[in-house]
Amino acid sequence: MKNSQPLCETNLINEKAVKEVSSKMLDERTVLKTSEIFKILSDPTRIKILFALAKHELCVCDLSALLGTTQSAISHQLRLLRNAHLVKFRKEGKVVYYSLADKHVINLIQNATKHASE
Amino acid sequence: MKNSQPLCETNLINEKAVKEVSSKMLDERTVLKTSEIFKILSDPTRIKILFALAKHELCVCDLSALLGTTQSAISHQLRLLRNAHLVKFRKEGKVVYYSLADKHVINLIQNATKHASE
DNA sequence: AAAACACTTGAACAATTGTTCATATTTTCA
DNA sequence: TGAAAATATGAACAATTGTTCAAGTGTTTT
Repeated sequence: MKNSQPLCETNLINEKAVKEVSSKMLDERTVLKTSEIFKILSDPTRIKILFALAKHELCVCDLSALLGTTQSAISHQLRLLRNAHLVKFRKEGKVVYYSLADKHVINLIQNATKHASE
Repeated sequence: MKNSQPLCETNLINEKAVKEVSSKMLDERTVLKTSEIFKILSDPTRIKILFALAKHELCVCDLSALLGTTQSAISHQLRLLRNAHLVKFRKEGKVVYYSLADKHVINLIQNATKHASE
């Protein structure tokens, strides 16, 4: 009934497997960057924005109309996407047109979408 | 200097483009499920777990030794991965062995990894 | 039966997230 | 010049997240 703080690290169940896998693991930096990419894609609004921009260049106004959200909310999300270098923009007077900066991401989304529809 | 609450929805900048894109948009449910997949993959610990299990079946103890984390933390994350049907497990006495339930996910991770190393 | 072990679980916590609201900023147009 | 329009931004907020700690399973060993 007592719990004497067993340290699992001392007696590895399958030391051979652990060592084998350990040598093949991704380095910390790659894992971190990969998780950041997924984090950006883990929001419905951002997925919709990227999916829309993959079809057509659009301004903030268009996007908020299309997604039925506030301009502010869209603008905040676009900033994240800009920081992640996933979208680019050009200004034309008052209007800011956004478009995809990275076509790779759409592949990621489409692969995940296939997965989602199973 | 006054701001009289302009409603952008009334005067769409590019109505044609919006309508065109609108007809091609993903349905809400697909977007949501897709974002959930990405959300699961958006954590470094979970990526490492999946990556490790892709190489070899491992028990919780092995995983926590491999990743240098608490058994508890690993166990919590494994529950998420189980709920998402990404890992499966088998019990052998006290030990619970986990393995990949879905090979697709590894492709997603590898594609994102390529993207990360640019 | 009791202790040890492998693992799970629940509560608690700080940290992060996405939206909203109000307020800039920038450009155009009257 | 001044108002309006398109967008950006900062603060505030509730909601969610991942870890830790403590306590709980269930199984084996002595």
